Amino acid sequence: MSRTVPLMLQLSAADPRPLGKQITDGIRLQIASGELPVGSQLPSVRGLAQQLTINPNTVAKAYTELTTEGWLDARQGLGLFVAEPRQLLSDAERERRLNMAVDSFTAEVVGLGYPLESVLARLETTLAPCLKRRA
Amino acid sequence: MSRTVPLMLQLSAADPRPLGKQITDGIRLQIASGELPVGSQLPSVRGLAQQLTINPNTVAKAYTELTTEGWLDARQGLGLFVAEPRQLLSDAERERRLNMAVDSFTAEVVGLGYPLESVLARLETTLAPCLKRRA
DNA sequence: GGCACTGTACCATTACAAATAATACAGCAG
DNA sequence: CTGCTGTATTATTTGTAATGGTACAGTGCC
Repeated sequence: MSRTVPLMLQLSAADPRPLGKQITDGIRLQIASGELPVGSQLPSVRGLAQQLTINPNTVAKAYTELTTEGWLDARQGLGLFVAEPRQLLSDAERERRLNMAVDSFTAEVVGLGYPLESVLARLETTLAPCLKRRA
Repeated sequence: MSRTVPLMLQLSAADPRPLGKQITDGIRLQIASGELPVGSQLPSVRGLAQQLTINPNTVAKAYTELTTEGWLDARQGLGLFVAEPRQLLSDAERERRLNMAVDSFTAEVVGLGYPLESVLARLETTLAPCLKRRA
């Protein structure tokens, strides 16, 4: 069990997102898409920090958040593992997050001049492969 | 010409976005949806600052950004006016922004447990009224 | 011209979040 | 015990957002 996957993940200084968010978003996406199978072990806090040449504390915070969201199981002394699919957020919180994401996306995309169908099609292409896994 | 619209806009401390972004996003949305017609005049820098009880510099920066993006025409001594639809961004830049918005949205929504159709439907409902105006 | 309004440009200060740095502690395997 | 794991704490640095204050330039009106 618990194959240790190398975890392909690279940070970009051009990316406006802070390092911690780049990490959580990246790993969350890989888990949701199935690229990181359930039970597989992630690099250690210090290991990933060295791999990305960033501070271990930044990695630890990202891992903690993913654990809180239910994506990872952390076992002290052993490591971090991809958790079974589950949903730790309340319905209200899930609804709130969806609304915020929709509003934010709308604000970004409005004024780029793309027709509605084009935007929806693009979104579907990107989103579909990431929703294979059920919470 | 240039009816002076009162500009319904309220800031929220609960909103994680900084004040400047709340302003630019809000106005951009109202222009794109046609709620603010072309040629209408916006509140002055100091006027809107007083209305929102924030610093004039914050409003000025937001207005400057909207002017740079082509949403507003600023005429010194006169005021700020909703500009004719136009596109100041290069195709590459528009493409880049769309991709970033799609990726960001995907990262937010993945793991909330909503089915694809549900997400797309919700997005269409919010997005459609805001794309009436062609750039 | 004088005045009151407009947008614009600085600069200094405060507030806050992100990231770094350095420790320290607790659990597991050999 | 030794060396790895996650976790927690504190202090420091950095960058951005927002504020406060001042100054300058263009426009319309009296």
